[in-house]
Amino acid sequence: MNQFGNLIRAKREENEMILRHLAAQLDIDTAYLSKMERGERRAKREQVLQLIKIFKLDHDSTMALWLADQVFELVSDDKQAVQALKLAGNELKKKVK
Amino acid sequence: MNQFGNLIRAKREENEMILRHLAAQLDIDTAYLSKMERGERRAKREQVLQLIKIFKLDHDSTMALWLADQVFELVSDDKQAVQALKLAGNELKKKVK
DNA sequence: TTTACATTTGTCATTATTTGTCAAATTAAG
DNA sequence: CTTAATTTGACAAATAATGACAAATGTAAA
Repeated sequence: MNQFGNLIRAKREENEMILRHLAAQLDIDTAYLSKMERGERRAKREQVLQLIKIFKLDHDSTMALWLADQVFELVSDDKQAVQALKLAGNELKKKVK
Repeated sequence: MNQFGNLIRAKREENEMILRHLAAQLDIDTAYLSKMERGERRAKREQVLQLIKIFKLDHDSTMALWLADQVFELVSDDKQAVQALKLAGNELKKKVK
């Protein structure tokens, strides 16, 4: 879980940035970024886009990671989680048709 | 989309109930139930349980349907929807281990 | 068409959740 | 020890969801 936050933290450390500096770039509080990285708070779509730019991440796979975290959070407490994902996937297929 | 609402509407009509009566059983507004059936409003978990009892539905598959609607709503606007479901599914597998 | 009832729609206030800030506490490095 | 980085918890502001209500629309019988 919290794959997106983990990625951001990894990238930030890789670039030897401190929370305060990255937070400034995103125009948010240091504490908030800390929480985002640890999955205690959710990043907004706009912030995800900023982070993709800053760290030159792959747009699609990063967005997918971020979305996946939200899906996981939504279903993970439910016994029917797996089945629900399956059903939702089926609906998606119908949509494109 | 809105598989849960469709199911409830189908079951209600099958039993020849009017919105007002079913709404009364659920202790909610008629207009609200109408919206629920058409997917404009989300049913609460507790209401889902009530509906399962009232119509003698299968617990697991009905809950899954209800959850799936929420998942679908969360991801359906995104290009990365399919990939996100896949990733979330992978995370779920890790969880049980 | 008129009546009577079922359903839908739109609006609005209330409530709940999310977002973000701040100060204080904790952790880590020098 | 001292300093800077990070985390934590409490809180306010912003945003979204919930639910009630009245009005509008649909439907079917008389």
